[in-house]
Amino acid sequence: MTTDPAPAAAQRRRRLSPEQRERQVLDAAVRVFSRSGFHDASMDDVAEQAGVSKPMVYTHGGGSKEELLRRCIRREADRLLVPVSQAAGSRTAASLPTGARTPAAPADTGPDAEHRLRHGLRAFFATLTSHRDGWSVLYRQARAGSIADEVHDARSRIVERVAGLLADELAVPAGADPVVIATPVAAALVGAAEGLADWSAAGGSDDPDVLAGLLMTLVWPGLDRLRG
Amino acid sequence: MTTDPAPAAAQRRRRLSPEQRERQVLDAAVRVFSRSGFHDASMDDVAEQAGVSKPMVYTHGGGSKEELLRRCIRREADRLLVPVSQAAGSRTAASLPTGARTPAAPADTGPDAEHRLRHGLRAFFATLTSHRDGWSVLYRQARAGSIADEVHDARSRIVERVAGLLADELAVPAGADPVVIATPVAAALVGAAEGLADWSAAGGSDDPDVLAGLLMTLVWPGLDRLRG
Amino acid sequence: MTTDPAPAAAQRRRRLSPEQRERQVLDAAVRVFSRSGFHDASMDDVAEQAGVSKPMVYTHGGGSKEELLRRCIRREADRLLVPVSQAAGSRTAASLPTGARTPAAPADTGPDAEHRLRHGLRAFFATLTSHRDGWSVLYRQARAGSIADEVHDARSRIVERVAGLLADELAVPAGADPVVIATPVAAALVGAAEGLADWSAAGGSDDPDVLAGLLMTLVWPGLDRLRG
Amino acid sequence: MTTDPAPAAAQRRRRLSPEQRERQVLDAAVRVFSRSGFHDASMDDVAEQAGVSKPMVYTHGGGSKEELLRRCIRREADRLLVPVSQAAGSRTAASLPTGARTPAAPADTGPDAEHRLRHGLRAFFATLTSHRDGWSVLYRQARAGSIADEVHDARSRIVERVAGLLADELAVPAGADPVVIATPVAAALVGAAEGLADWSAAGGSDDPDVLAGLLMTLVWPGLDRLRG
DNA sequence: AATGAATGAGTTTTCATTCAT
DNA sequence: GATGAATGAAAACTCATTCAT
Repeated sequence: MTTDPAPAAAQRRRRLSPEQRERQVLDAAVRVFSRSGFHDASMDDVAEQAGVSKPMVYTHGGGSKEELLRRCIRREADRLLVPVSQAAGSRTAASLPTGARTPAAPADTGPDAEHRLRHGLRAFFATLTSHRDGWSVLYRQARAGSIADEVHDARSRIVERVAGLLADELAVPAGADPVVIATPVAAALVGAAEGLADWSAAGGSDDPDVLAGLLMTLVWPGLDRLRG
Repeated sequence: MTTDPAPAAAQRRRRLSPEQRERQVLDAAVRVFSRSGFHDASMDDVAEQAGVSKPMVYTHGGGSKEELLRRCIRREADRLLVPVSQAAGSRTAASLPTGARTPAAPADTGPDAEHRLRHGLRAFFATLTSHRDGWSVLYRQARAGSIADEVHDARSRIVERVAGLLADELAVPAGADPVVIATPVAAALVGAAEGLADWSAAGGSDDPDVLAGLLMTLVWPGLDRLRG
Repeated sequence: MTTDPAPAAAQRRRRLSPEQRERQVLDAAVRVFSRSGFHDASMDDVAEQAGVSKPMVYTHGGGSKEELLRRCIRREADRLLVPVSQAAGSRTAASLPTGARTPAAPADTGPDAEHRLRHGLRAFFATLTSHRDGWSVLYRQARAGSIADEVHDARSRIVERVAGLLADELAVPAGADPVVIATPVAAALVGAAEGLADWSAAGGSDDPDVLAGLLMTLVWPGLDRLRG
Repeated sequence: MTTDPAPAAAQRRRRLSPEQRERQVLDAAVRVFSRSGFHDASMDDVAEQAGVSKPMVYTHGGGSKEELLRRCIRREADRLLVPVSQAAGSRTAASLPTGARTPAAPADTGPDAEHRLRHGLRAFFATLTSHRDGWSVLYRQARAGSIADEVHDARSRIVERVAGLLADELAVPAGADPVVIATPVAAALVGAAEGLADWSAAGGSDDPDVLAGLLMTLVWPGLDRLRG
């Protein structure tokens, strides 16, 4: 019966190459981890999602749950790095199509740099929105569940409050709800603050004046322009 | 013996008011959760950290581990909201000292708004850096452990890469390492992108063009000014 | 009442005599134990049912949960013994009131003995049905809950099967459902078998022939008469 | 070593079929439950008794302690039902050997019916005495422990008292202790009363007159015959 | 005498992980 | 190579019991 004469049936669980298996397992793991979070996800879940048995997950997933997550994180982080790197490489390539670049012009010609940044961000966001699961594994423990909701709500409250403050300042088209317009700006602002807090925790300055100054330098000109 | 002259010693196993106990338990929980993450932290750990027995943690912590975390999240989020709210209220109060404000002047006079934002951010960062544990519970599942490290590393790589790109553009004082200077800017930038991604996932637009456009509007003027 | 100057207020939680307290606690315990079973009932439940604090339950209930149950069992068993004892005493008392008993007459005069037994059984059942909680504590661990239900169902199946067999034999009034009539007889029969099994386990014979013979001797004449 | 010549030793941790495992687990559970009662028995106890690990008990025992007990109850109740059912089927089969049965004779011919009942009871008791554990799970929560003893004692007192009453009435061979002879009869009588009380609680009449009447109808003729 | 507060000890249940086939 | 079966270890949660007031 192992020598099943019916090939279709025999191939139902065909032997895959190690690379294919690993990809299969990692894909399943990213999915499961992003839905349930690392701890609430069980190796059984991963195995089922991958359509293989649990020992397979161990064989092709690094041998332990932690290592499996580690590999997921690495792979997804690399994925997010691609657009950034391309933006880097594009300095001469991708941005050139726009027009004839004079070699004489310095690398940081105004419009060129702006285009490059915009282009890079666009690619970054495109990757993000098309790989929500992977992003989730990197930036959130779980996207669902009562705890994830609670965290999300808490953060939302902060963003909303900031949006409320900004709304009073921004110039909005007549008829538009200023809060609605201010919300993404607030989300970006709060996110930037979190990013700086991470930097601070990782060894950067922890002087509130310095941190606030840095953030102001980055965003104030833009915000100022958004005001009437 | 009841009139013990050394109250501190006598009170080793003292009966506390429910409010005190709840604070004691929440403080311990925030600490433990921020170090080990929700799942790796055990109720025993929380009890030990609080210096009470496990049933106390259940009695004063909401009756379940999830509810305990929920209360931590709420309390810490409220703490972070304080500086933001004060920034709001300060429009007339805190910012007035700056000078004589003519009632005729609009509320969003340029320098005033800038000062207010800077002031709010400063307070926000001050709270953040002085309550790292609370911030951690809200924004990171764990600050330590091999997984937290892996996530941190993955993010760092992204920030570093972005910093590398920015470094080529920024004007830095002679002798300074441009990458070092660009790093916090990159951290803020990446954080802002994450914030927008959250907004996108929560119902905002998921068009990369829109997202990139929003972020550019916010940060490009500032970045442009940072360039020579 | 203990010379309290403010009787009404003081009596809200008045100090009861130890005997009253004990009765209060035992009453509550019997109730709680009969509803939830010994283990599923908590001392908190007993305290709440009794309207006192938990330490009171310990003070007046014997000092431990087991001892409390033991006291419940004893009290309720004594209660069930009363009708039996009265039946015994009634040989000369309750059944004789009619007239002077001649010493010559044997104690086991036919109709007299029958009346006495019927009288005793009636009193026994009267006590049983009016003290279901107490009976429950003695004969069932719990009267409710999914497990009690399961046990009850299992027993019912046996009784029903026996009733089915008996129904084929009994003579019933025209139009009556023989199974309905046979059911209480079956219940008594199965109960008698259980009683003998208990006796057997407690040291009586365990020869099935002997056990069956004993039961046949007791019930066959009656059953035979119930057949046409 | 895979070709171990001593299979018994080699199979110490053998893989069993699910059916075998389930039986193994249920057997152990019935045993443990019958000794310690449901609540005092721990899943560890069951696992140890079965010689397997606790997860096995969960895998093959229904997934929860309650479900495990439920399965025990069902299995043991089915076991007890077998002799009853056989008694039913034996109407023509098992009782035939006795003699030449004329088809013309009605199914409920006196001696035949009596033989059938006796036969059924004998089988019932045989099952009971050879499966004390199973019977215990069904009819007693625990067979040992201080509480089980207390309940047993309380019931015994009632049976003894009844036996004392009966002893005065029964005709016994010279030299025999009437109480000893009356005890199993009393046990059956009290058991029958309990059975009727169950029937009463399950929806039957709760009129003591009716209950006493039913029981008298069943047992009085037999008792009467036991008297001189 | 009476109680609210506190705890030690134990139990059910779940998984990551590994053999034997 | 692949799997079903099996387990060791841990963690949430409860409760009988006892102080300190």
